[in-house]
Amino acid sequence: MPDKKKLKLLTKKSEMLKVIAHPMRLCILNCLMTTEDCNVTTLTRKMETPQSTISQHLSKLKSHNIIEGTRNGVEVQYNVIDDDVKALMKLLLHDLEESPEKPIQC
Amino acid sequence: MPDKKKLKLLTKKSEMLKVIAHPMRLCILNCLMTTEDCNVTTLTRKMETPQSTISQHLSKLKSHNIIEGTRNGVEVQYNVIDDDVKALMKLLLHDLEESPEKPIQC
DNA sequence: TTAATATATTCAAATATTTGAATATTACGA
DNA sequence: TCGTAATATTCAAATATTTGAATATATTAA
Repeated sequence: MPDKKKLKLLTKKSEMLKVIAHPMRLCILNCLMTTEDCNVTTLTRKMETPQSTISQHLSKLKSHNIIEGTRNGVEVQYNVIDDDVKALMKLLLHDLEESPEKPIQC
Repeated sequence: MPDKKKLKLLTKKSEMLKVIAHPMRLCILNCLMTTEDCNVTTLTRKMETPQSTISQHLSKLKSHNIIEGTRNGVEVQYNVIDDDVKALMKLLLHDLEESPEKPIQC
């Protein structure tokens, strides 16, 4: 594998890590992975954070193809679509897992 | 698990991710995990990067208890000691693995 | 079309990160 | 002790990130 390609891969992976390396974004990802029907309003309420802040974090995750939003009427439902991120979240936050009735809040 | 604790855990994990989320630091971690006797000079030569830059990245990794240095005379040998990081690197860079004779360069 | 709700974007200030040059420290052999 | 190689630290400039306020856009119901 030539060096250029290695550097490119390392850069790509480090960018992905940088994107998820934020407590609020980890929380969002965790919410998306552990609870059904997570839309912006749900997240805003759960995380007690201004809507614009949540939307900007979602936008960052989306622009890096880590999550995907599907509109359902007025609401947009987000899902994690990056397999690396999914695996990584399971690895990192296994001690955070909870029953569906008691969703994560932060 | 109370929210305060969750936030603390998310913050801790996100800080760890932020520390490793840099192409040079990923490269350093990969070198440390795949080649024997990696010291600062080796890394400086392999990565064709100023020594102070390498040292600063090592320092950041060390101050977050991700790596550990053991002095051997004038040289300092570094090793990855954080289990999360080890698992994460294996997950992320499995496609970068090489034979020991052909060490990573970037 | 208009109102209301949900979501996205823009902007600017505050804050944090990254980098290399210069310099300091540490260890050891002569 | 002195010189030298290896490593660490300090500093400042350039660059990037984060945040909330304000505003814009999109969807649907009336």
